Amino acid sequence: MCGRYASTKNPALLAAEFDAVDGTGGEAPGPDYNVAPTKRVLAVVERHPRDEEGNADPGTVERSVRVMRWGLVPHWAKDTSGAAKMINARSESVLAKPAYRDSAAKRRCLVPADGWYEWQPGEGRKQPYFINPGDGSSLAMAGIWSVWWQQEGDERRPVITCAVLTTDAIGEMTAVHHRMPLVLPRDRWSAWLDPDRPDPTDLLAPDPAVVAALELRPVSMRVNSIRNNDPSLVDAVALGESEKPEPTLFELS
DNA sequence: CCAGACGTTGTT
DNA sequence: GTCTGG
DNA sequence: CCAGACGTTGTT
DNA sequence: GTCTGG
Repeated sequence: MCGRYASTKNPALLAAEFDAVDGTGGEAPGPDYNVAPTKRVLAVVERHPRDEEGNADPGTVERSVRVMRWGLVPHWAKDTSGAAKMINARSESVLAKPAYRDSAAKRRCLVPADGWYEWQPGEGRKQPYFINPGDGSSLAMAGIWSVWWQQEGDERRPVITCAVLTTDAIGEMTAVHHRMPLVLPRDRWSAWLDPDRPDPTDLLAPDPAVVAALELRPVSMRVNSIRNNDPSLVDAVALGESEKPEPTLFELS
């Protein structure tokens, strides 16, 4: 699954990597080695540009990097208090769940990450791992987003929120956990972001090639506390024999 | 009809 | 907003 | 995801 | 044990 990740690239770098424009307006959060639920994050969306009256132009699309808050708040929510419970959406059910289906059909995004953290349950304390692409590229987690209107006196301010899709862990990832974020290979980015494709069913399966290209390493327990936030959080640490990943631990029988 | 939910993970 | 449960 | 709080009265 | 906050 995905409840914590690292995102340290600035919007300009991400815009280049995702063939998008920087739509953050200088409001982007800085480098973050310990992104946690409800924090501000960067995401990539593709939308039909709107004119001054708010009408979308169906003939063109623009891909941009945006600032969102992690934890989806549906437009009908009374307040934002449920956001922390909605940081993930199961890919198996996202199209059917009332809280997610509109977003899954019409408002998909990519959530770029340097890598994500996973806590391996076991004897004693859980061991955190960092999982990232071996080549330094960003991974693109499949996401959905929503707009919630915050009333401030007479003003209504949009709050953009998002959730990351999860799927069954496959390959090497099963050694650490039985769920993982849905990471999309580059050749599925456009289809995932396509605002005119209401049914993304074909894109919801985990991709073995993407997973095979991931690196996985145990990291310091310091990542547990979000007060810690520095580059060393993603550094490998040595493990005792008894704490090594157990490949069969989560194999389904 | 109205009221209440609307989510995921992990653990037992 | 929309569906489910009573 | 993990960490940290979890409470009231009265007095300053 | 369970909820909230980040």
